[in-house]
Amino acid sequence: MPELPEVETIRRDLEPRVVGRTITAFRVAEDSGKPVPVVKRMDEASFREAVSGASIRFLERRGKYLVFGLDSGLSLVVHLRMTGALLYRRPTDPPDRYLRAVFRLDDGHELRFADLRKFGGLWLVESFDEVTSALGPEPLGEGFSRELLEAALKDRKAPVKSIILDQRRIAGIGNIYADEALFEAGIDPRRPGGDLSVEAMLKLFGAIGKVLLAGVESRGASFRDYLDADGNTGNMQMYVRVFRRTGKPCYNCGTLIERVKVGGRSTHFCPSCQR
DNA sequence: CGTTACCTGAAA
DNA sequence: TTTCAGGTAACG
Repeated sequence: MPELPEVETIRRDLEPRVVGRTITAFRVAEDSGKPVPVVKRMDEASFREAVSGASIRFLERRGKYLVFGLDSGLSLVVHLRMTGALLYRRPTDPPDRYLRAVFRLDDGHELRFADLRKFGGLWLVESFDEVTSALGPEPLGEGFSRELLEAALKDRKAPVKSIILDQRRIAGIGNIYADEALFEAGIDPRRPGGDLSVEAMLKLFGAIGKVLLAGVESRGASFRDYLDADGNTGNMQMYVRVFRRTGKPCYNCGTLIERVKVGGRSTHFCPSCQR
């Protein structure tokens, strides 16, 4: 569910609360008697052993991943996939549905990992790039440029939307912000990347930054499941221009927003404004 | 490259 | 009953 703005919102909220804290315990929830396979690439007992007693030195984001840097030198990496949430709670707070794992902290709080669809995961690795090495540059960082976007699109026949969704090209764009950026840039999501003019690519470059920043400022988009670290919804769903607005009039021209499949993903666009 | 699988629940 | 879902890995 969460894309770059949603994950960044969680990171910003959690950072001042967890940096300097020590993880005192870890447990995996049981689902009809069986532990949920939320810990990746490592058995659960080793994971519990290694995180227990570790202090959190920093909390960073890479694409849609959260990275907790531990004083042991290890990195705890979290991906929320479609329906994951990382909730900052007290043990006495009401239970959260779909709880998969809990980290207890030395100040009495706990971090609860809840995930309806069980796609999310936790990794404990020597270096976080063991998990994130295939990711492209951060679209809001120094490493992303107009030239880099042009290189990603040049000579490609894949739809431009599929290219900007490819995490190996740019890290952090998901279905909401891809549709919103393409609307902002006035580009039909189905157009082959290689067909875009230099001008269109420049527009898209600006639009990606604009919609991601708007998402962060709005604390993310809650269309269905997304909740921040306090269990609250974001606000970006109130400001989207095309995403899930199928059959509603375009705010620019009044033409009805259409939905098509692009690269297997639902895609929303204005057939008149986007060419 | 596009399609399918992973999993659960809400909406059509 | 069927379709759809803020993602990605593994297919062919």
